Amino acid sequence: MAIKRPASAGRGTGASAKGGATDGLDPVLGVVARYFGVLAEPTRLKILHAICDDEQSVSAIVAATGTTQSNVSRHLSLMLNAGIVERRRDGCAVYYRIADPEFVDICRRMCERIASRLDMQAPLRRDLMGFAARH
Amino acid sequence: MAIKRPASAGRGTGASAKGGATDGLDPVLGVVARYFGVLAEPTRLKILHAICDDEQSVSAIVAATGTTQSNVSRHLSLMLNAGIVERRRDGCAVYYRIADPEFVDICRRMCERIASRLDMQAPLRRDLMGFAARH
DNA sequence: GCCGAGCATGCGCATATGCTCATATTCAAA
DNA sequence: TTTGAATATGAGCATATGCGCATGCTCGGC
Repeated sequence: MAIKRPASAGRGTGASAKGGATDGLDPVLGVVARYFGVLAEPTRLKILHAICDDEQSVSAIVAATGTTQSNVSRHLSLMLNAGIVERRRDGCAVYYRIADPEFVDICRRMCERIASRLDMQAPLRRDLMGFAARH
Repeated sequence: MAIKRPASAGRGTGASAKGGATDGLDPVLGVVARYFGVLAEPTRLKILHAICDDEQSVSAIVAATGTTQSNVSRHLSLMLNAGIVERRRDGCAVYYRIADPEFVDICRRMCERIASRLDMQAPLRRDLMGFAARH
């Protein structure tokens, strides 16, 4: 993914789509797509899930997600760059927290929407609704 | 991406995360991630943008997006499978439309959120807000 | 039945992305 | 300062994914 820090994002003058209304749409969609891309990884969602109530240290997140510390740090850096999480240092531990609840809310809505499209008795549906309700 | 048609999604018994509360979270996050993945492509967002007002034929979408017909068809198939768009055949033309406005709304909210994080004078911000307002 | 327009799909390539291993860096305690 | 714990990062690998090309399929008109 790799999202440039918010502030600008290089509005290239190229690629304005042969046919469509040539507003500055392409760069916009590119940025939006990259943000969706950040949410398009199970591990990252798991990390967000782990820190969406309170901030957590990296090691706590590692324990919660069951993946490598290396991996967790990488995903956290990426989300930090995207401005989705924030960082706080305490001693030699580093705590991460959600930077913007809206992103969690978008996840919640996505869950609800997917759940509503599943068969009522599908087991996944229950899990999705439970997940959505918790956030 | 490739999302299984809604109805079930194979709730594997494996991989329950070493540490965390072992609810059926992993399959849930996997599914949610895949849906976000569908929205994580500029071309697909462009297609959604093209059909979010009225249904459009494939060739119209090709013209609007400025990409290959092959490419458009592929993305449309993917989104059809994900249940994000719907298909209607009229003669030898095929029309696609948004299946669930909620997905467009999620895009809109993402746009707004990203725009709000950009500097007020960043040109991208204007485009994002404009894009969000139109949906 | 034949043909052309419109759409879908198999194949191969180039790139992007996530994961793991090993190592560097940062901080606190001794 | 030295040491060890906690976190971050570089390198390499395996896979996933988007794109273009060529081809197959479907439908209406002739």
